[in-house]
Amino acid sequence: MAGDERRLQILRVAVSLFAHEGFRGTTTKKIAQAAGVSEAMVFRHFANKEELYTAILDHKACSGDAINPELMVADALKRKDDCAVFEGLALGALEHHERDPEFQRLLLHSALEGHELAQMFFEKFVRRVYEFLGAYIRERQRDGAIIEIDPAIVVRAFIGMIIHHSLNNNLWDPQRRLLNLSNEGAAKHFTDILLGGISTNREFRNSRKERRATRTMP
Amino acid sequence: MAGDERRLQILRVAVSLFAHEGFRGTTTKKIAQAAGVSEAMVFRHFANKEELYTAILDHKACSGDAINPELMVADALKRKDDCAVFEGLALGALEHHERDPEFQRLLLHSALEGHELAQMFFEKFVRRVYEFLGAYIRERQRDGAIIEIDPAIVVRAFIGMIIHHSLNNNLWDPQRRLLNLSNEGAAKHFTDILLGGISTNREFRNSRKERRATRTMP
DNA sequence: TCCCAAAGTAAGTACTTACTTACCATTGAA
DNA sequence: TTCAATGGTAAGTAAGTACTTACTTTGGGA
Repeated sequence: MAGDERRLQILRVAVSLFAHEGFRGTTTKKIAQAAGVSEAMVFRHFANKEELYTAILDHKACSGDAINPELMVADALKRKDDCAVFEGLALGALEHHERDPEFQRLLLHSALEGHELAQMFFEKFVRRVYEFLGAYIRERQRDGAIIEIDPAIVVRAFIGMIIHHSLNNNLWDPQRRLLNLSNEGAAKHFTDILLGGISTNREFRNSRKERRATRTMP
Repeated sequence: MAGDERRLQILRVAVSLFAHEGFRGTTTKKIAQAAGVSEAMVFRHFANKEELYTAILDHKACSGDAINPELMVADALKRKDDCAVFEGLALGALEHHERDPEFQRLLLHSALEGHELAQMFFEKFVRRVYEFLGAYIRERQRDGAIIEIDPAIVVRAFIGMIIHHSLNNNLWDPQRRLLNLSNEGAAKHFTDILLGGISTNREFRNSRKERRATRTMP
């Protein structure tokens, strides 16, 4: 097997091990066994365990999986369709977490272990979401569409519902005994609750139903 | 030092070590050093590392810290004061997490490591919250005060806001750079958002303001 | 005063861990 | 054919790791 291939293979194998057992719980021996090579091969491709770990985090955070939430709902933002903005963001996050549950585990492990990745992710991703979504909320407040409230509180409440729901599905209740909901359903309901709580428009819920009804009409 | 004292001291020292470094990251040597005794003393009080871990979890889950959320808002439940019910629960949880941040870390570690404590906690505490709060929501739906929606979704959304906020404060952003909010403020705003999103009463927000105004008047 | 159970330890044991060294095998260009 | 680069390994090493053993100290009751 070519060098690059093997490197990537080891990396992929290590991802799931680190995600499930954490940094300390994953031994280089286990990684080598799972990759079907000797331990020495692991250390040929990665100087040490720490480098392997950071390579994984870089790979996860920077490669294809990196999502730009702003782009994901670009046209909804232009149309100022609050419902589509929040629902789109929620659905994007939920689908991402469902498709790649290891990422959430990896992130949690690194946060608990105090690894710099956690802070990096926070700084590069979370902060940006707060800024961009906060700016949109401020804009809609100027429009008179959203009540006066610190936008950061709204962002926290919304992200809270989504992340906590993903965490339930991936970590606490994978059998979905407490709540079994499609991603679309979750995105829709969470958005409804949030917008119902922050919209000035008291007819919000009705207008949404109408919109939905006309939309689904052929 | 008497046996029971020492046992409790080792346990307490181990709590914070396990909370910060996880099960695998905490060595029995470190525990002994932190407690100021020899390693053999640790193994005199606890048969092995695993037993020490479960003793901690029992101690945390079963002893004084165990909260009964139902009792906490008993009178609000009788008065059917939705606002007081949700705000009371939120404040209780937020205060508990602030007072004892190690518990959340311990729980997360054990969930990630797949320890049975996590499932026990889920079964004994989380499930009960869903049942009791879900029942209250259903009751208020029959009263016509809350819109038709699966109560479990409401519970998930609400718990999501609270837990995620605590997690931010304890784990991701202890400096509160993104959002600096008192527990009271957080409980109030999250409750407002939720109730605004699920109440049938469109004057909810106004009626609340009046209530608040009269309440604070001397 | 003596005694003995409980509190406490130093120095192990058997095993695991991250990481290294010295070596083999295939391959493709010179 | 040769030879050097590349992919690969077996067998280490030193520093942990959980846990044990054999021993010493101490304080309060008979």
